[in-house]
Amino acid sequence: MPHGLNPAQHAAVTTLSGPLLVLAGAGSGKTRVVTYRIAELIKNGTPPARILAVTFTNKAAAEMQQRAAALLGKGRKEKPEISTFHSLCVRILRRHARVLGYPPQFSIYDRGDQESVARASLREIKVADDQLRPGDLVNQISRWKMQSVRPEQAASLAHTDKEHLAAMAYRRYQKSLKQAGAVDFDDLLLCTEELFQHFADVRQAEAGRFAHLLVDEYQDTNGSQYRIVKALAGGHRNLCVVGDDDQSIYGWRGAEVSHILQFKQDWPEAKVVRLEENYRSTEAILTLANRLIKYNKNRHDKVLRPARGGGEKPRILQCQDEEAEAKQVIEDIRSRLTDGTCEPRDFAILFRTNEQPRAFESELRQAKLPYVLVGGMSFYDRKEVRDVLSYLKLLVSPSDEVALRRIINTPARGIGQRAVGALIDEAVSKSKPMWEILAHAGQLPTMPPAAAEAIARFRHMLEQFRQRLAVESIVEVVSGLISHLGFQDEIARTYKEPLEQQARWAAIEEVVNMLGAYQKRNKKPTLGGFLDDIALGDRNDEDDKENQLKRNAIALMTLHSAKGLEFPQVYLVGLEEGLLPHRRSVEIEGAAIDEERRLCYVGITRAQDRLTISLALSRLRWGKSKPTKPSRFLFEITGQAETARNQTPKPGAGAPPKRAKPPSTPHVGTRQPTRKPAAGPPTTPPRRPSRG
DNA sequence: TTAGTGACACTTTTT
DNA sequence: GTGTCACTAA
Repeated sequence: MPHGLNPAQHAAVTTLSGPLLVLAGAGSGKTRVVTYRIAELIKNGTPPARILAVTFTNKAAAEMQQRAAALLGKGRKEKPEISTFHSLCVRILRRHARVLGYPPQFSIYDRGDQESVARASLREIKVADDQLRPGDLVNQISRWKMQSVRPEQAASLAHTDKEHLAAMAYRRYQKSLKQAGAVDFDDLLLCTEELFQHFADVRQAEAGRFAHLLVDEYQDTNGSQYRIVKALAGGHRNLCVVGDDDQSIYGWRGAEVSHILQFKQDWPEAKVVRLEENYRSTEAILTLANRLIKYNKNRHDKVLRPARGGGEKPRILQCQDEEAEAKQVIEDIRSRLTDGTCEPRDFAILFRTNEQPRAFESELRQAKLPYVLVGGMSFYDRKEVRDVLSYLKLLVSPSDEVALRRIINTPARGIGQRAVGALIDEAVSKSKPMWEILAHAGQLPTMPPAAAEAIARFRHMLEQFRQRLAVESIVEVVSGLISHLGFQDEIARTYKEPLEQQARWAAIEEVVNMLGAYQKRNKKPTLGGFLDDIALGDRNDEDDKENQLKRNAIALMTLHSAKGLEFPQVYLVGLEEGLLPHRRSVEIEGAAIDEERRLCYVGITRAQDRLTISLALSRLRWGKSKPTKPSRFLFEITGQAETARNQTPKPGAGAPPKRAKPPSTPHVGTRQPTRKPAAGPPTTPPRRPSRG
């Protein structure tokens, strides 16, 4: 038995053929089991390239790759294929895009691109922002796609006014995407599913590449993913899925826990292994976690058994406002660091929403502590980065309309609103991609002559660079393009602050650096490949690893990004009603709250040695301080839920009648940093830590 | 007609 | 803090 696995883990590692369901609780050594299993398969003669492991996030994939490589030794040429669902689908679709009517170099639209298309679609059908916001439309479309609802079917499923509008917009949206030769993230799955469904030969070819399939975080699979897994594993039936229904936190993306609960029905001969021993957290932390998750009704009743007894009792920090919260948390970390028992990388600050880290970041900067903000895609959301990337997208895929519209006049080159309007009108009426209209823009009656010339120059310029791509290296072409466009001057002109200029130009240079790194590590680098990696967040290059994982820094991330990770010292911040649980879930009630509870559970179970929970008594919203209510989860984990229920008046279906409050008293008088609040949970005194 | 400035509202979670 | 809209100067 390898390396001291317990009997359940051993069974999971050595059951090598046929379907296998591993119900793995938090901290039960799941990742270890999975990598050992891959090693075991190879030891038993399976060629590594015949093994496919699918994960949900890039982080999980990267970690699994790393662990597998460490276990198998470096010298191996052949590696098991370990990737996320989405990158797997991209690779499949790039091979077969034509049969679905897409160009092989199709663009992948991210959230920002999706919203652009959504905005344009809504404008076309004359829907105002206050009737249906582009962001909400994107969410609704995503929900439909997760349920494999086609644009034509959406109308019949719509109930509310908003849904009807969304159904109309969905048609336009999908038409625009198709015309732009682009797919969104949901399409990646949907198209793969469709491909397998309609083209049996393709399915067989793709499924036949692998003899073993492994799916991590199976509780998070949505309908499409579920069917793709079935299609891939249906032949050999060597399917191992690993998951935990208590950690299902992607219901809002169409994930269905039923997939993991019904596994035995789909694969009747399946073996089931339960990993219920928790090696990660101390007993004190697990007690809290178990107490919380019990409040969820629809779940497999199970209790994680702690392997590490005792432990420091989790503390609850109650702070005046978000600034005080950040200050106290950082001060706590700082004192831990100076006494020499911990390193920065031992700490994680976990939060619900992406607006929360701001206060913590500024405190960390002031304290001069190293930190990494994980996941906040901020770099790729920078205006200049998106601009540069749009040029690259347009070089690869001329039909990419979102990219074209973004940069047709950036930097300004005399193609104004009127000119663009004329192009769009022509494109719509001829239903041709806008790129094709550019060629004869001068002949359009409503086209201003000056703009027509600018368009001709613009088109010619891009054609030139596209041709250079065939003979020169991608870094050369892109550097040439950036200097030709005069981005540096443009930045100097538009931003006054020298520091800001530097930062913005540095971002553009960083894109070129990343391109260089990509070119270096790939045998046949292409611009399209680079863009795929970026779109999928699949940048597992050395640079990134060194910057992010190896660097000894405090980690800041959302609860969603924290899944699958562990840290000795965890700070779970912002436990307030409206934040965790989030107000959008509070409005829906029911299942949404259960998911928030699981989210909280995931946060708690990330902690190995020490857990600190914090909340602010007031929080800035729209620049004004507003009082907050402690999260219901706090009452639940401290065993005060019943008391709380009696104390909080329940004013029917979600009416916040607190309008009467004068907006003039934002400062709260008394300080009571670590004392029990009127209706709040108690602060628990620290106990002597005892290591397992 | 286009470029530049200022006011405005918007902020769940992710591939 | 950022993208969009409306307004003004060229």
